[in-house]
Amino acid sequence: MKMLVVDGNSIVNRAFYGIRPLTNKEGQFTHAIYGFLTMLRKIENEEVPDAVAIAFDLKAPTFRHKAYSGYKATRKGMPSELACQMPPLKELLGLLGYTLVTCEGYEADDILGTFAAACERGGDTCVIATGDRDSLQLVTDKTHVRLCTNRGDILYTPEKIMEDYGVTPPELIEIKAIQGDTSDNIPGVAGIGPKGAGELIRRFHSVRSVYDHIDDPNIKDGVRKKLLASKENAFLSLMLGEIAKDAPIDTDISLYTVKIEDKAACARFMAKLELFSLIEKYGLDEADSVPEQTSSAAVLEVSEGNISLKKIKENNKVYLTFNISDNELKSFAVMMDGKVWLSDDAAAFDEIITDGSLTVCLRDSKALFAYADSKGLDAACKKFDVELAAYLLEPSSKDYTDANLCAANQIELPVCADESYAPYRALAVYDRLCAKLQNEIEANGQERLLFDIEIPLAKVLAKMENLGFAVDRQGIADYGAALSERIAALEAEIYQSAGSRFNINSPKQLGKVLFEDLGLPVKKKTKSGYSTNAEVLESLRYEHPVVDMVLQYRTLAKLNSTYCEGLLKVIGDDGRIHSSFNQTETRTGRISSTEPNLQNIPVRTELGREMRKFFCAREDWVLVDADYSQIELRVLAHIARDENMIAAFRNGDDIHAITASQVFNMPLDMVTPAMRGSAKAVNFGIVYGIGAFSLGKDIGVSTKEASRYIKNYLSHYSGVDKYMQEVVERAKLDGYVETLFGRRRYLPELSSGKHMLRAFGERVARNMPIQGTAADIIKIAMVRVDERLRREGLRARLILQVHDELIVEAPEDESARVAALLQEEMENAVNWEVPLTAEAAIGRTWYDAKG
DNA sequence: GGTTTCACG
DNA sequence: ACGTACGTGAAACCA
Repeated sequence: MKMLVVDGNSIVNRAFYGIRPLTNKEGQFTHAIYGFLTMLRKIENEEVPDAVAIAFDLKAPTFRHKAYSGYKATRKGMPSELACQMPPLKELLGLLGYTLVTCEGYEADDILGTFAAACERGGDTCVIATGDRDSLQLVTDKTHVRLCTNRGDILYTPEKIMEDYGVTPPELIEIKAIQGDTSDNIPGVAGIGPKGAGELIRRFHSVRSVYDHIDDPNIKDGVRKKLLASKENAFLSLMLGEIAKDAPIDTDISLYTVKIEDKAACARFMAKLELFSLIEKYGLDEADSVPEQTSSAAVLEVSEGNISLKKIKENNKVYLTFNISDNELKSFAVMMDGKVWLSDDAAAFDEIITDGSLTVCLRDSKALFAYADSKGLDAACKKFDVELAAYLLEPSSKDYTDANLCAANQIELPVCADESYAPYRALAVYDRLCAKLQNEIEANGQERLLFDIEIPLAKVLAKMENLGFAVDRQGIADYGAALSERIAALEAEIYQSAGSRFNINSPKQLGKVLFEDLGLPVKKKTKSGYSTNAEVLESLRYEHPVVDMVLQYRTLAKLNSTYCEGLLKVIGDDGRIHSSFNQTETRTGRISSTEPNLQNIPVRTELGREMRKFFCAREDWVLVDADYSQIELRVLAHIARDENMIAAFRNGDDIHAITASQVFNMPLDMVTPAMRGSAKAVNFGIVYGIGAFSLGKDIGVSTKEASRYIKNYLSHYSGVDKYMQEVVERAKLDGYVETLFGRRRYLPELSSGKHMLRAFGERVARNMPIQGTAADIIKIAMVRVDERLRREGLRARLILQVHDELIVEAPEDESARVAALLQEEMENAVNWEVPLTAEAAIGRTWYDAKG
């Protein structure tokens, strides 16, 4: 039999410090719980034990079996963010069928030791999972220690211990007795560290023997003196360092088999913690995750057939679920009087959604708008979209499905007898879900964001998706063929130059060739080996001719695979590309584009920019492209109320040049293009939350020099300086940051004990209100542009947004008017002291229409 | 499925 | 002492 014994406290610590903070809606931290279970599952999958025991320390004060009152006196209590996760973690482990073991007067270590000894006696094998090296002394042929580290797990056998330490496992106790351990309050021998202690034990094998041979000439005088001075402590430490094997616990392996008794209870508990991915990983049914049915357990009632439009209209409000695919209605359901009515009557559906006096509560407004658009209908009903509402309430979530939303909001789903009705279970409680979400939206002051920005935007996005972007299929194919030829030639040259054939697309193989076979200097490493990114290769260009070829190969291969091959795969039958615009994906409020991503079509290099010649308007139409100039800096000037920056924008100054004159402390006409470039980088850095190291690297100056620039910058733009400090302080108090329009982002990272994470949270706190407000603004502009095109009877339509850029496809004769309209709506989306400026251009292709 | 790289704002 | 700017998505490799 094989037993797994887990050092609970040690693993939960690893999880807590190794994973970025997570909370559920109630603010309960959950990352340590999540991390613990993830690690535990991984260990179990690899070890496949027959039984599992999880050992925990009892709460302090702990009186150890050894009579030494100072023991562990220095160990700090766990932070409250971790302590609050312990009770739910233990409860969940119990639900999952694990047996937790604690023992009065003994620590978790001693429990591990006791199990190991018991397994040894019973002829069983034992694996100890821990993050501490203390347990390594327990290793034998039958007891292995799985040391869990940030870089992966290491399995310790006696051989591995010998390899790493050069001693047997019991000798580790002897080493520790000499070197001491401050975190465990083991004094050791003052002045001798791990190196000295290791040497002594490798030679003499025990503390006893070291003192027996204290006059041995191999012991240096200085060391001998230290040994003699701390002799008493050395023997005391020996006793303290040894793990007990006699804790009074039940070690019968058969008591520790693992079986989940109540799957539903587990799922519910995980749902409460909002650890939905665990529900899936443990194979628990998502349907189990709704709160326990009360005695008055609601049963889903479903009626198929005709629904009463009259009754719906009397109610003025309807809760709706639909199944639309490829803009065709498959079925829909409405909820009335706690009962679900199923139908496939498209005429009735159309009547509901086009009724401007009805309020419809639904999920996925965009799909509804797309359906209406494709049918030439106006989906005029008022809408409350649970997905968009939930996104505004918590933009960091990954999943806004009905089941998840109900679970997270503690709303019980009715049971349903027929599986085919499962998609409608949530609809039966939509009244409660919508009311709850609407209340929260109101409490957050996010009504305008939801009803005037996101929901109207869904309509614009739906139309953009339906319409798509025309492309020149043959042009892309020809360009791809030309690239393929050059790629093949380069490939041959690379093999020639490197002297071997390998897969250039494999960073692993490329790294081996460059840094081992060719012996080029290693500049940077990644988790799994040598870094071969463009920055590294750029610095090696003059070291070997193959480097430059690899850089070129990468550029061409990327263009060919991602853009030529990738785009050809997604051209519709109408010769147009219909990207999906996701409205609930980003944590800042931007939209994202997928299948394909049309927001990262190359532009920065001439070769890549060629791609844009294949994005075109239909015959006799043109593209009108307008983009904001420095919208994020203008947003910063406004929200920081920085007078100098506001004045610069009001004057129409070149903001990067002005910044350069400030940062470098010289008159404007002395600013060189290089200085302007550096100042531009500083402006970017400020928006991103700034670090002197990265800024320095970006513009090629020392960290010290870069921090001087930042200091100069902030002393000139004192409003920005003040804002940057205040926004972080506010975020720490509130737990979130928000845009000018009330879009929020919660930042649990700010209460992390890890410096790196906290620093990340602080940068996000500085950046999100800027990036997010800019996103709000262009969304407003999109809604207004769409509305005006329609109102003015123009045929032109929006087809793409790229964060600060809008593209409209327009008939030739509308183009001038559309350009003016676009610019006007973009510039007037807000009316601030800081002017917003947008520039529009017209062309047959995207390449021609952009600047 | 995770990692690396690179395309965009 | 450590790693280093914000926000995305896709393709390729590899375990």
